[in-house]
Amino acid sequence: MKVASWNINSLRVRLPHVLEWLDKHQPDVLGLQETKLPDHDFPADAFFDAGYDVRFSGQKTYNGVAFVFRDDSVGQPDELVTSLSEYEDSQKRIIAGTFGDTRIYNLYVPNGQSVGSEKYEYKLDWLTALRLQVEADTKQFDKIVLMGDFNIAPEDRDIHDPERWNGKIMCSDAERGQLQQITELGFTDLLRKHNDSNDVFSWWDYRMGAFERNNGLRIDLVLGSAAMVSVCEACHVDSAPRALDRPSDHAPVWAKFAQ
DNA sequence: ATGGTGGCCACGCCA
Repeated sequence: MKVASWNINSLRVRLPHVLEWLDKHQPDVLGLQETKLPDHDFPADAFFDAGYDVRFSGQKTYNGVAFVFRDDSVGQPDELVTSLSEYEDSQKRIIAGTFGDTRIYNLYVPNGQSVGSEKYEYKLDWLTALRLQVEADTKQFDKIVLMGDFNIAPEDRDIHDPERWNGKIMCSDAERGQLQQITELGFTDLLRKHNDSNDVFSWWDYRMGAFERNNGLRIDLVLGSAAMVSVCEACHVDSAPRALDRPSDHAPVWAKFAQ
Protein backbone atom coordinates (compact mmCIF):
# COMPACT_ATOMS: atom_id res chain seq x y z
CA MET A 1 0.00 0.00 0.00
CA LYS A 2 1.18 3.46 -0.90
CA VAL A 3 -0.27 6.48 0.91
CA ALA A 4 0.33 10.17 0.30
CA SER A 5 -0.51 13.55 1.78
CA TRP A 6 -0.67 16.89 -0.01
CA ASN A 7 -1.83 20.35 1.00
CA ILE A 8 -2.89 21.66 -2.39
CA ASN A 9 -4.12 25.16 -1.37
CA SER A 10 -7.31 25.20 -3.47
CA LEU A 11 -8.44 22.08 -5.32
CA ARG A 12 -10.06 24.22 -8.03
CA VAL A 13 -6.70 25.72 -8.98
CA ARG A 14 -4.60 22.61 -8.38
CA LEU A 15 -6.81 19.87 -9.86
CA PRO A 16 -4.58 19.45 -12.94
CA HIS A 17 -1.51 19.07 -10.73
CA VAL A 18 -3.25 16.50 -8.54
CA LEU A 19 -4.46 14.43 -11.52
CA GLU A 20 -1.01 14.52 -13.09
CA TRP A 21 0.57 13.43 -9.80
CA LEU A 22 -1.93 10.59 -9.31
CA ASP A 23 -1.21 9.28 -12.78
CA LYS A 24 2.54 9.32 -12.20
CA HIS A 25 2.69 8.02 -8.60
CA GLN A 26 -0.41 5.81 -8.32
CA PRO A 27 -0.98 6.03 -4.55
CA ASP A 28 -3.67 3.79 -3.07
CA VAL A 29 -4.80 6.54 -0.69
CA LEU A 30 -4.11 10.27 -1.14
CA GLY A 31 -5.08 12.74 1.59
CA LEU A 32 -5.66 16.29 0.41
CA GLN A 33 -5.76 19.38 2.62
CA GLU A 34 -6.96 22.93 1.96
CA THR A 35 -9.38 21.94 -0.78
CA LYS A 36 -11.12 25.28 -0.12
CA LEU A 37 -14.45 24.33 -1.67
CA PRO A 38 -17.88 23.26 -0.39
CA ASP A 39 -18.91 19.62 -0.83
CA HIS A 40 -21.37 20.37 -3.66
CA ASP A 41 -18.46 21.75 -5.73
CA PHE A 42 -16.07 18.82 -5.17
CA PRO A 43 -14.80 17.61 -8.59
CA ALA A 44 -15.57 13.94 -7.91
CA ASP A 45 -16.07 13.04 -11.59
CA ALA A 46 -12.53 14.05 -12.50
CA PHE A 47 -11.22 11.56 -9.94
CA PHE A 48 -13.67 8.82 -11.01
CA ASP A 49 -12.40 9.21 -14.57
CA ALA A 50 -8.85 8.70 -13.27
CA GLY A 51 -9.84 5.46 -11.52
CA TYR A 52 -10.16 6.89 -8.02
CA ASP A 53 -13.00 7.18 -5.53
CA VAL A 54 -13.34 10.07 -3.09
CA ARG A 55 -14.58 11.08 0.36
CA PHE A 56 -14.46 14.69 1.40
CA SER A 57 -15.33 17.20 4.10
CA GLY A 58 -15.17 20.74 2.81
CA GLN A 59 -16.40 24.28 3.31
CA LYS A 60 -16.38 27.52 1.36
CA THR A 61 -13.11 29.50 1.08
CA TYR A 62 -11.09 27.86 3.88
CA ASN A 63 -9.80 24.49 5.06
CA GLY A 64 -11.34 21.29 3.64
CA VAL A 65 -9.90 17.75 3.52
CA ALA A 66 -10.44 14.74 1.27
CA PHE A 67 -9.48 11.14 0.64
CA VAL A 68 -8.77 10.07 -2.93
CA PHE A 69 -8.37 6.29 -3.05
CA ARG A 70 -8.38 3.21 -5.25
CA ASP A 71 -11.43 1.12 -4.50
CA ASP A 72 -9.93 -1.78 -6.47
CA SER A 73 -6.95 -2.04 -4.10
CA VAL A 74 -8.01 -0.76 -0.65
CA GLY A 75 -11.79 -0.99 -0.95
CA GLN A 76 -14.20 1.46 0.61
CA PRO A 77 -13.28 3.13 3.92
CA ASP A 78 -15.20 2.05 7.01
CA GLU A 79 -15.88 4.04 10.17
CA LEU A 80 -15.44 7.33 8.36
CA VAL A 81 -15.29 10.37 10.66
CA THR A 82 -15.03 14.04 9.73
CA SER A 83 -14.84 15.65 13.17
CA LEU A 84 -12.92 15.49 16.40
CA SER A 85 -14.91 13.62 19.05
CA GLU A 86 -13.53 15.81 21.87
CA TYR A 87 -13.70 19.25 20.26
CA GLU A 88 -16.56 21.21 18.71
CA ASP A 89 -15.15 22.75 15.54
CA SER A 90 -16.84 24.41 12.57
CA GLN A 91 -13.61 24.20 10.55
CA LYS A 92 -13.21 21.14 8.32
CA ARG A 93 -9.77 19.81 9.18
CA ILE A 94 -10.02 16.05 9.65
CA ILE A 95 -11.16 12.98 7.77
CA ALA A 96 -10.34 9.48 8.99
CA GLY A 97 -11.34 6.05 7.75
CA THR A 98 -10.40 2.39 7.92
CA PHE A 99 -9.03 0.97 4.66
CA GLY A 100 -8.85 -2.80 5.05
CA ASP A 101 -7.25 -3.20 8.48
CA THR A 102 -5.47 0.16 8.44
CA ARG A 103 -6.88 3.23 10.18
CA ILE A 104 -5.84 6.36 8.28
CA TYR A 105 -6.15 9.95 9.51
CA ASN A 106 -5.86 12.83 7.06
CA LEU A 107 -5.25 16.08 8.96
CA TYR A 108 -5.07 19.80 8.41
CA VAL A 109 -3.76 21.01 11.75
CA PRO A 110 -4.51 24.70 12.45
CA ASN A 111 -1.70 27.08 11.47
CA GLY A 112 -1.76 29.00 14.74
CA GLN A 113 -0.83 32.39 13.21
CA SER A 114 1.61 33.48 15.95
CA VAL A 115 2.70 32.19 19.35
CA GLY A 116 0.34 33.43 22.06
CA SER A 117 -2.51 34.40 19.71
CA GLU A 118 -6.08 33.09 19.98
CA LYS A 119 -5.44 30.93 16.92
CA TYR A 120 -2.38 29.49 18.68
CA GLU A 121 -4.51 28.42 21.65
CA TYR A 122 -6.99 26.91 19.20
CA LYS A 123 -4.15 24.95 17.58
CA LEU A 124 -2.97 23.56 20.92
CA ASP A 125 -6.54 22.67 21.99
CA TRP A 126 -7.19 21.03 18.62
CA LEU A 127 -4.04 18.90 18.99
CA THR A 128 -5.09 17.82 22.49
CA ALA A 129 -8.45 16.65 21.12
CA LEU A 130 -6.67 14.85 18.26
CA ARG A 131 -4.42 13.02 20.72
CA LEU A 132 -7.42 11.81 22.75
CA GLN A 133 -9.12 10.51 19.62
CA VAL A 134 -5.99 8.78 18.32
CA GLU A 135 -5.32 7.29 21.75
CA ALA A 136 -8.79 5.71 21.71
CA ASP A 137 -8.09 4.24 18.26
CA THR A 138 -4.76 2.73 19.38
CA LYS A 139 -6.78 0.42 21.66
CA GLN A 140 -8.75 -0.83 18.65
CA PHE A 141 -6.23 -0.81 15.77
CA ASP A 142 -2.63 -1.99 15.41
CA LYS A 143 -2.18 -0.41 12.00
CA ILE A 144 -2.64 3.37 12.11
CA VAL A 145 -1.33 6.12 9.82
CA LEU A 146 -1.53 9.81 10.77
CA MET A 147 -0.76 12.01 7.80
CA GLY A 148 -1.29 15.59 6.82
CA ASP A 149 -0.22 19.18 7.17
CA PHE A 150 0.75 19.29 10.85
CA ASN A 151 1.95 22.90 10.69
CA ILE A 152 4.73 21.83 13.08
CA ALA A 153 8.41 21.29 12.24
CA PRO A 154 9.33 18.40 14.56
CA GLU A 155 13.02 19.27 15.00
CA ASP A 156 15.54 21.99 14.13
CA ARG A 157 16.85 19.89 11.23
CA ASP A 158 13.39 20.31 9.69
CA ILE A 159 13.96 24.08 9.37
CA HIS A 160 16.20 25.81 6.82
CA ASP A 161 17.25 28.46 9.35
CA PRO A 162 16.57 27.20 12.89
CA GLU A 163 17.99 30.32 14.55
CA ARG A 164 15.66 32.66 12.72
CA TRP A 165 12.65 30.41 13.41
CA ASN A 166 13.56 29.64 17.02
CA GLY A 167 10.42 29.68 19.17
CA LYS A 168 8.24 30.98 16.33
CA ILE A 169 4.99 29.52 15.06
CA MET A 170 5.37 25.93 13.81
CA CYS A 171 8.55 25.57 15.90
CA SER A 172 7.55 26.52 19.45
CA ASP A 173 8.11 24.19 22.39
CA ALA A 174 4.39 23.88 23.15
CA GLU A 175 3.56 22.82 19.59
CA ARG A 176 6.43 20.34 19.46
CA GLY A 177 5.35 19.08 22.89
CA GLN A 178 1.86 18.38 21.55
CA LEU A 179 3.32 16.51 18.58
CA GLN A 180 5.62 14.56 20.89
CA GLN A 181 2.69 13.54 23.09
CA ILE A 182 1.00 12.13 19.99
CA THR A 183 4.12 10.26 18.85
CA GLU A 184 4.53 8.89 22.37
CA LEU A 185 1.31 6.97 21.80
CA GLY A 186 3.54 4.77 19.62
CA PHE A 187 4.06 6.61 16.32
CA THR A 188 7.16 7.18 14.21
CA ASP A 189 7.84 10.01 11.75
CA LEU A 190 8.30 7.72 8.74
CA LEU A 191 10.53 10.04 6.71
CA ARG A 192 13.10 9.88 9.49
CA LYS A 193 13.21 6.10 9.24
CA HIS A 194 14.77 6.55 5.80
CA ASN A 195 16.37 10.00 5.71
CA ASP A 196 18.32 11.94 8.35
CA SER A 197 19.38 14.93 6.28
CA ASN A 198 18.69 18.53 7.29
CA ASP A 199 17.57 19.88 3.92
CA VAL A 200 14.33 17.97 3.32
CA PHE A 201 11.37 20.34 3.42
CA SER A 202 7.71 20.12 2.43
CA TRP A 203 6.60 23.76 2.53
CA TRP A 204 8.18 26.89 1.07
CA ASP A 205 6.67 30.36 1.43
CA TYR A 206 5.49 31.88 -1.85
CA ARG A 207 7.47 35.01 -1.02
CA MET A 208 11.13 35.94 -1.45
CA GLY A 209 11.95 33.06 -3.82
CA ALA A 210 11.91 30.68 -0.87
CA PHE A 211 11.65 27.52 -2.99
CA GLU A 212 14.51 28.49 -5.30
CA ARG A 213 16.68 29.04 -2.20
CA ASN A 214 15.29 25.90 -0.50
CA ASN A 215 14.22 28.08 2.43
CA GLY A 216 11.60 25.65 3.66
CA LEU A 217 10.17 23.79 6.60
CA ARG A 218 9.17 20.13 6.89
CA ILE A 219 5.68 20.38 8.35
CA ASP A 220 3.86 17.73 6.27
CA LEU A 221 4.28 14.37 7.95
CA VAL A 222 3.34 10.72 7.68
CA LEU A 223 3.38 9.03 11.10
CA GLY A 224 3.02 5.27 11.44
CA SER A 225 2.20 3.00 14.36
CA ALA A 226 4.73 0.24 15.17
CA ALA A 227 2.90 -2.23 12.91
CA MET A 228 3.25 0.25 10.02
CA VAL A 229 6.90 1.13 10.72
CA SER A 230 7.90 -2.52 10.46
CA VAL A 231 6.48 -2.77 6.93
CA CYS A 232 7.42 0.73 5.70
CA GLU A 233 9.70 0.40 2.67
CA ALA A 234 10.06 4.05 1.72
CA CYS A 235 8.98 7.57 2.61
CA HIS A 236 9.69 10.58 0.42
CA VAL A 237 8.90 14.26 -0.09
CA ASP A 238 8.30 14.89 -3.79
CA SER A 239 9.33 18.51 -4.33
CA ALA A 240 8.81 18.35 -8.13
CA PRO A 241 5.23 19.75 -8.11
CA ARG A 242 6.45 22.81 -6.16
CA ALA A 243 8.42 23.81 -9.28
CA LEU A 244 5.37 23.78 -11.60
CA ASP A 245 3.50 26.90 -12.75
CA ARG A 246 1.01 28.14 -10.13
CA PRO A 247 2.12 25.54 -7.58
CA SER A 248 0.79 24.78 -4.15
CA ASP A 249 3.18 26.08 -1.51
CA HIS A 250 3.37 22.48 -0.17
CA ALA A 251 4.88 19.35 -1.70
CA PRO A 252 3.30 15.88 -1.48
CA VAL A 253 4.74 13.31 0.91
CA TRP A 254 4.28 9.60 0.28
CA ALA A 255 5.03 6.37 2.15
CA LYS A 256 5.06 2.81 0.82
CA PHE A 257 4.27 -0.27 2.89
CA ALA A 258 4.96 -3.92 2.13
CA GLN A 259 1.39 -4.85 3.07
C1' DA B 1 11.10 46.18 11.65
C1' DT B 2 8.72 45.62 7.54
C1' DG B 3 6.93 43.41 3.68
C1' DG B 4 7.20 40.24 0.26
C1' DT B 5 3.01 36.17 -2.55
C1' DG B 6 -1.15 33.56 -3.34
C1' DG B 7 -6.35 32.04 -2.99
C1' DC B 8 -10.78 33.62 -2.30
C1' DC B 9 -13.61 37.04 -3.69
C1' DA B 10 -14.52 41.59 -4.40
C1' DC B 11 -12.23 43.71 0.82
C1' DG B 12 -9.99 41.87 4.18
C1' DC B 13 -8.84 37.26 5.99
C1' DC B 14 -5.91 33.49 6.17
C1' DA B 15 -1.67 31.24 5.40
